Amino acid sequence: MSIENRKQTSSPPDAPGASALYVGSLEKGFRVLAAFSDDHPALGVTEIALRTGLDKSAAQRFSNTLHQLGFLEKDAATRRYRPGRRLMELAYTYLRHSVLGAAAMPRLIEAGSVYATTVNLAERDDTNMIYTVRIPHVKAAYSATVPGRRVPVFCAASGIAVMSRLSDEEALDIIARSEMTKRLATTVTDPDKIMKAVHQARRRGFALTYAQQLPREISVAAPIIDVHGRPVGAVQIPVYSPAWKQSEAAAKLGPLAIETADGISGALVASEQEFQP
Amino acid sequence: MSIENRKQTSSPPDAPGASALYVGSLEKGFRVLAAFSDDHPALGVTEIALRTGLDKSAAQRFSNTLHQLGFLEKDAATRRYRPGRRLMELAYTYLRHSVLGAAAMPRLIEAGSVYATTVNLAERDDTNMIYTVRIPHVKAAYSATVPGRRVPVFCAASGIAVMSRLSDEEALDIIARSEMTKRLATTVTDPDKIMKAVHQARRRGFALTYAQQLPREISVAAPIIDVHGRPVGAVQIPVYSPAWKQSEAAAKLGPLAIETADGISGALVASEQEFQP
DNA sequence: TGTTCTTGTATTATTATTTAATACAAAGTA
DNA sequence: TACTTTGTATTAAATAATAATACAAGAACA
Repeated sequence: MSIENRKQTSSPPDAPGASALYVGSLEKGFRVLAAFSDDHPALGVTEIALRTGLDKSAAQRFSNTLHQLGFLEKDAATRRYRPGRRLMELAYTYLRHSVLGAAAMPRLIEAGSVYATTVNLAERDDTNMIYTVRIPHVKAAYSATVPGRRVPVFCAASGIAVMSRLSDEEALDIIARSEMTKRLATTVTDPDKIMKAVHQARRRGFALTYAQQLPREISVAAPIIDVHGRPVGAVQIPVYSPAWKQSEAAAKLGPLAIETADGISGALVASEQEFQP
Repeated sequence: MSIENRKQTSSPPDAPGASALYVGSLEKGFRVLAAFSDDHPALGVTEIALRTGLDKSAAQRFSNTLHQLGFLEKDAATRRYRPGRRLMELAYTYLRHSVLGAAAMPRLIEAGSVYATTVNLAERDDTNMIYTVRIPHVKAAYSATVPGRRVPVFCAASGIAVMSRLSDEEALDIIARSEMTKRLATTVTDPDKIMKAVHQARRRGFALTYAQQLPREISVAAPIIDVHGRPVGAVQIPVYSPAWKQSEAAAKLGPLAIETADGISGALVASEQEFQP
């Protein structure tokens, strides 16, 4: 009967929280937002339900709530939802008081003007790097100019740069916990090869990768070190073949990335020490 | 007795949703995030409770959940929460598929290089303008370089520019529904004066304001028009006195802003029409 | 250095809020 | 026009969120 196929009492073994201090509804709300991040500009209730694993009712309620709050927009004609402008506010919430962002911003701007290249700040978030500040200089693929993008540590120059300042154990741990999916055919997923790149970066002071995220992309990155000596992120400079050669990028952008990253590291230490002089 | 002061059954008259399709917990979660946006880099549970109007238990549960999800970081020593890097992902969710963003990006970059100025894209969200794309060029106050910042329509050049392409009724309605708080002593809050600026902008094609958000800031903005002829946002260029004079800004940046905005409007129409040719 | 605040953490009945099912309406297709 | 699909609204049932409270651990103070 209809009683039979109600919700199963056993909640998924132990998902994120599961404790009494964990509000599942909140997670579900964010799952709905995450449904849009793949490659879907607009979704209807049914599609949201499919993508999030929520049932139709839940998808309906969460979409509606998110809409009321302004985080989703609703197309009156198609009745499909799209991410709302108000999501940008949340980025502001983070960046506004970011000491790293504040330390990096002027230096990134300056660095970008040297060779008229885009310059990015990438911060590590466990096994991912998140681009938090982007200073676009040349016309690149739009999605490559958008802040908030996440890429796995193991296949990003910025990630290699960060790992080069961690112990080998820590680096291997990150790699082990990463999902080794290739974004391109040329993406390196062999742990040995990744560690080789890490070691090379450790020697040179910067990392250089080719065609890991985008075709023909040469990515140069140098690590940023915080007060405790930990690598928290990287200055990353992307350029493209054939306008640039790898050797040229290494010779010019490597030192520039290092200089910029070191400047940021210094400013970071200085601003942290303001509080306990 | 202890039963007495339980939660009052009557929910706040009618807050945002109140319907059965409204998930209150989700709103509370976002309220916690919003508590950080004022001017508070780090907050403890008690402070969060105070700022959000939630009781201590709720503040505890929502903070904890947000922490588990990675949207709040927790300082192990002080046990206070700070906004987490993962918030940036939500900005990506919005920007990734923004046709406006994609249309604007290359043109903003180009515009910034003309006079080596910062150039911003501001989008209207009801009574506020939200800076969604920022291309910083000169070293400005850090917070002025951060995307996601909201300012009221009535006291922003970008807002005046948008209102200049709305009917007077619509403009007055926005003004009427706005909280007229002065950010600076020089901020204009008199509706008549605001409408005068709107009318001037309507004639000139761009808006120019002085010292509305930041001291000595000259802000020039031109409206962006979508397929339906509605102003959805503005190209905004900020410069500072005494390096720039208002007359010079009007003469040089006005036309630049208009040209850029028109280019974006055109691209916007073109990319929207791809779908129904 | 001991004592009193204040603030964070953990626990537990109670019940209100979310849920899942279902029915209805409205677009989109054939 | 009939049929399918997708969005919206409603409701009983019960899970999951709540508010109160007790405990622990720092911070402030004497």
